[in-house]
Amino acid sequence: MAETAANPRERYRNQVRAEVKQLARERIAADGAAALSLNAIAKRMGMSGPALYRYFAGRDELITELIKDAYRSLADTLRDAAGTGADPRGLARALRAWALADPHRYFLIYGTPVPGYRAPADTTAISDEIMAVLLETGRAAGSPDPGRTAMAFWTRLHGVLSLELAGQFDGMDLDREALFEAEAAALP
Amino acid sequence: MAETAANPRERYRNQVRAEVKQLARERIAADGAAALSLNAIAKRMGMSGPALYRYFAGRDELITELIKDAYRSLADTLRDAAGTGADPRGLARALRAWALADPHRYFLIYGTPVPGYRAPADTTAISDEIMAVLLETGRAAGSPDPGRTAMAFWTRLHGVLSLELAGQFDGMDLDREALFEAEAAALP
DNA sequence: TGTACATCAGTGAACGCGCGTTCACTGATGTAC
DNA sequence: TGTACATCAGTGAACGCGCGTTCACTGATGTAC
Repeated sequence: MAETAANPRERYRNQVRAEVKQLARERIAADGAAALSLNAIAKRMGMSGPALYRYFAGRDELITELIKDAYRSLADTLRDAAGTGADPRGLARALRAWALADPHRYFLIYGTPVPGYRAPADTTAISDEIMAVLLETGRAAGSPDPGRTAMAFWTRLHGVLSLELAGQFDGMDLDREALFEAEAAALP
Repeated sequence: MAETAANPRERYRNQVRAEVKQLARERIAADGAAALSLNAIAKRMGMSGPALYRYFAGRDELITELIKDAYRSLADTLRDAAGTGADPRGLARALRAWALADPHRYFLIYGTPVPGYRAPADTTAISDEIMAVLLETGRAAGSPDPGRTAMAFWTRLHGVLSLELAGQFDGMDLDREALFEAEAAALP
């Protein structure tokens, strides 16, 4: 969020961009990423559709921005947790809290690929960063094989979390937090 | 596939329904479930759009059919594997083969929920059936806690598989099959 | 401090698109006598 | 075996919708002298 606005115009620009993204997040939370529409967002801001083209090159650029923001936010969350000396279980809790706070943001990163949409290259760097945090945390916790710990962290916790967020546990008599904790505790 | 057609008309009806579903699967494989369109399918069959309303009440019914078929197919696959005496690792291999054969079919069941779409009640019965097979297989393999084994089977293998199918491993130097096998071998 | 000019936000009309769905109708197919 | 009738598949026109995006234009805002 490096938005040190030089001139007032740029400051305003950044404000509007932020507002558009906020409304986009809300719309995605309501109807999913596939249903995201520039026109609908404009209408909700009391503007005409074409106005948004001053702020985003098009629909795809907006989605790309949201994905990058989500990645950035997750990476920061995990790095912060690691910074306070958390072990893998602590990181796992941070991950779950982040995901529950906004399930659609989680699916924006790890969900079913959006048809016809190609993820930007920038995200690769951030996902590498996330991997590095997992590796370092595994190493610090004395794991005999930090690489395996990191991969298991990723795949197993994504497994429980994504099923929970998708509502697959919905009619089941099941303690979701306990299930997640059990998986976090069983990491190699 | 109980399609013992009484009269010729019903036989024809079933054929057309099957063809529509086949084309729908192809379109989903190409562009994802959100992009499924009755008109597009009709065009590809050389018919007008409204014609399909003789066979399906609407778009939602078609999607529902596809989801039920997918569930049915997965349940049969796992039950067949269990029937040949497979242990959880064997079941895991059957699951992966089934998912790799048609990734979008897998996401139809376990992917990000389709916006505004509610899964039909029938699927609950089939997912219970799948759970029962997992439980029984865990029990037969001498698991001390079959319930935990079944849940770990579901969540962990979904974790690796869905990330693989979504292309999250794409730029990584990684043996996917070995990773999956390691998870299957580590089941409690 | 005041004016002239460049910059930029936002509008409204327009284009072409594809969607789901309803409806009145034609023509072929199967059925009953 | 032949005819009369009911059933059903498929058509084409139509409705209303919202989408992404381009374009020429107006009016406000900031900047340079």
